[in-house]
Amino acid sequence: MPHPIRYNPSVTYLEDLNPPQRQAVTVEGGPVLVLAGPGSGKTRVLTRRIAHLVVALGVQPYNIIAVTFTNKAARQMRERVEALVPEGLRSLDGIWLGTFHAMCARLLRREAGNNFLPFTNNFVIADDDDQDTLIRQSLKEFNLDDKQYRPAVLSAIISRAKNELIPAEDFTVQNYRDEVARRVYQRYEERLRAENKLDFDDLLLWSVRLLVEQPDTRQRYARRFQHVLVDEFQDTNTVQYELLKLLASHHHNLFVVGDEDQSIYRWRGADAGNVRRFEQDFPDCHKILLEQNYRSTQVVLDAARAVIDRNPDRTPKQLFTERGGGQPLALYEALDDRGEASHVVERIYREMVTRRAKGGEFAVMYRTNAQSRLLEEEFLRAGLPYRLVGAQRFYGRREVKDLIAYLRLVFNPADDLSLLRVINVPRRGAGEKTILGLQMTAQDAGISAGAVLVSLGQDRVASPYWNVFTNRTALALAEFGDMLRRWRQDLEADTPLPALFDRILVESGYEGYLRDGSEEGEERWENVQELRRLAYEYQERGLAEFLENLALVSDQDTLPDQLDAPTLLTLHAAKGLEFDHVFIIGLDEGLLPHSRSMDEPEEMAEERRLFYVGLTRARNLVTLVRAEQRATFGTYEDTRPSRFLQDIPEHLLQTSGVRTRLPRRQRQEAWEQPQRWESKPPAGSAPEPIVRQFQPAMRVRHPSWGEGMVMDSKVQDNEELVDVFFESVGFKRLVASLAKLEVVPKN
DNA sequence: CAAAGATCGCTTTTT
DNA sequence: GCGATCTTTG
Repeated sequence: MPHPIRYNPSVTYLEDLNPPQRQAVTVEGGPVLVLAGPGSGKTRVLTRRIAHLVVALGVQPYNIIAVTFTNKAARQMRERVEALVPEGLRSLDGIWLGTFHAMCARLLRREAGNNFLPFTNNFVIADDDDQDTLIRQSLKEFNLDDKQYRPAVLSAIISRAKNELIPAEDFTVQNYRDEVARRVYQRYEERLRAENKLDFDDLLLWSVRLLVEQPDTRQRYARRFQHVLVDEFQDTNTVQYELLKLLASHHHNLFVVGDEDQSIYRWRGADAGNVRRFEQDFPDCHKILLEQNYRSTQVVLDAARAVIDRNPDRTPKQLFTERGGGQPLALYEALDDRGEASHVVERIYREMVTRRAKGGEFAVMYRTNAQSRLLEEEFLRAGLPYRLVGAQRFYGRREVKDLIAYLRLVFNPADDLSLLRVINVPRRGAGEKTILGLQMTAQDAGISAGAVLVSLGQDRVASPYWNVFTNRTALALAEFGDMLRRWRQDLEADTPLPALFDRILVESGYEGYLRDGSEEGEERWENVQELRRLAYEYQERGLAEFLENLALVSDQDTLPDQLDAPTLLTLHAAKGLEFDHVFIIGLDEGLLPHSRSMDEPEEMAEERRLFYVGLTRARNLVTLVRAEQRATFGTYEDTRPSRFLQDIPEHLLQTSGVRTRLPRRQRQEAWEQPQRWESKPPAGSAPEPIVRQFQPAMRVRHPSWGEGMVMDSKVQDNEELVDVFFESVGFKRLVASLAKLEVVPKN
C-alpha cells in the first residue's frame, strides 16, 4: 500500500524492498513463515513473490494458488501482480487466486461428478438467511421453542462442529441441549442435501474430506500446486489449515504471511495458534520477521505498542519506523453519543475547509455496525458525502434478496427456501394455508415444492396434485409453476442473463409490484436495476457463476473506491487498510471492549487486538472519541471510559471535551440545550472572496442523491451554502465547495 | 387473505 | 428506537 507499483521494465520488483522483505520474496521453496507487523509491507511481499515466481523462476501461473480471506484482498492482489508481470511475457491465466471459500467452491464444482461427494456440481451456496430459516424450521418440526434454543447459538454450534470435521452422527451428547443440537444439526444437513446446497463451512469441510479420503484427487491437486501462498494466516481455522497442508502435500512450498497481533476472528473459529503450530509442523521452515513500519508516525506506533504489549503469550515485535515524531493521539469526551458523532463530523468538516483536506483521508471506525447510524445522520446533516462499508447496504435489501431468490429458484427448483420467499411476492393468493398444503404435498410425494408447482403448471387438472387444493388455489399455483417452467426453458436455451432477469421481473409481476408510484418504490427499483447491471456483467459467465458470486461476495466488497469521501467502517473491516486520520469512536467499557467479551480473558485479548488494528491503520493522526452517556435500546445510560485508554501513556494522549471542561451541573445544562455545531463558523478559513455558482431554479446532480432543484443559495463564512430539493431525499443544505454538485444543463 | 396495529427482542465482529 | 414478527380487524 505505501507506493503502488506499476510495472516498469527498467525497475525490477526487488529494488525498493528492505532486506527481510527481499529475503521473503526470493527465498527458495519449502515452508516459509513470514511474521509481518502492521504496515510492514505484507501484501507487497506476497505480490512480489508471485511476480518473482512467474517472471524470474518461470513458474506457470497454473501451478500457483494464493488464498486470501476477503474478496477485496484477492482483487487487490490480482491487480498488483498483474501490474508487476510484464504484459505479453506471461499472463496470469490459470492461477488460482481468491478467498478460501471461492477456491473451495471451484474445487468442489470441478470434482462434484465424483460420487464421493453427496451433491451435484450445480450446488448453490446457502447464505446466512438460509441457515437461519432451516434451523428455525427444524426446531419447529421438533416442536421446540426458538427462544429457548436460539437459532444463532445452534448455528454457531453446528459451524464449530463442521470446523472440527465432526459430522452430526459423531456429535457428542452429554445433556438434553446437546441432544437438541445434534438433532437440529442432523435435520439441517438433510435439508441442505435435499436442496443441493452447501453452507460456508461445507465448502471447506468437503474440500478437506475429498482430499483426505481420495488420494488420487489429492495427488492431482498437490502436484499441480507447486506453490501455495496464504495471506492473513493468523485468521485460519482448523479446516483451512488442514486444507493448506493437503494442497502443499506434494511440493511442500507453503508460504504463509500473518501477524498474531492482528488475529481478530477467533469467534468464527480462527486459531492464531496455527502460527505456532506451523513452526511445529514444519520445523525446518524459514521464519522471516518484517518489523519496519512504513505507514505510521512513531507516536502512533508507540501508542499501539503500549496497547498490544499488555496481551500475554505473544512474541513481542520490535516495530520501528523511520518516520519519527508525530502528533499525540487526541481523546475527545462527548456528552452523549450524538455529541460523539457530531464532533467527528465537525472535525472532518473543519479540516476539509481549513486545510483543504480530502475526504478520503479520513476513516471513522467503530465496534458495532449499529454505531454507524448516528454518524450517517450527522454526515447527512452536514451535507458531506461518506462511504459506508458493509452493514447490509445492498445485498440485505428486501428487493435484492427477492430477486436473488427468483434467480436461485430458476437455477435450482428444489430450492424450497427461495420458493417460499417469492411464491407470494407479489401476492398471488398463496397464503399460509396454501403454502402449508404445498409443503405437505411435496413431502408426501417425496419431491420438492418446486416440482409440484411445475407439475401443476404443466398438467393442470391432470396433475396428481390438483385435487389437493381448491380450484382457485390450484390455478394460482399452476400459473406460478408455469412461469417457473418457462424461465427454466429460457435458462436451458442459454437466454442471456439480463434478458432472463427482465422476463422474471415482468412476468412475475415484481416490477409492477415494486413500482407502485411511491418514492420508496422507485428507490427499491433502483436497487433492482443495480442488481441487473451486475447480472449484465455476468452474461458471458452465466447464472451459476452469478449466483456463486452473490453468495461469496459480501457488502464488504462493494466499497465504491472512486468516491473521495470519509470512510465509515467496523474495526474488523478496517484490517488491511490505511488512512491519514483515523477516528475510533465508542471508547467506553461495554462497547470497546464489548460487553460480551468480559468473561473470558482470551476474548478480552481479542478486543485489545481489535483496538490495536484500528490504531495501526493511521498514517498521521488518531482521534479517539467516547461519550459520557449513550443510548442503548432507547434509554440513556452513563458509561465508563474504556480500560484501553489507560494503556496509552499520558504523554501520547491529549484529552479534551465536556468531561474535562465542565463540572457536572453545567454539563447538565449543556445537555438540555445542545449546541448545534453548524451555527459556529469554521475556524480560520482563508479569507478569499467566493463567487456564487448556484442560483434558484437550477437543476443540479449530487453523487449519491441524484438530481434536484436549487431553491436558494447564499454566501456565509466564506462558503457558498446551497439549498437543494432532491427528488430522492427531499430538502438538503449543502456546502458548495464540498458537495460535488454538478449543474444539469437545460435541454 | 391483506392491512393495520401491537409486541418483542435486539447488537459483536463475516466468508 | 428500530425492524421483524405476531395479532387483530375488516
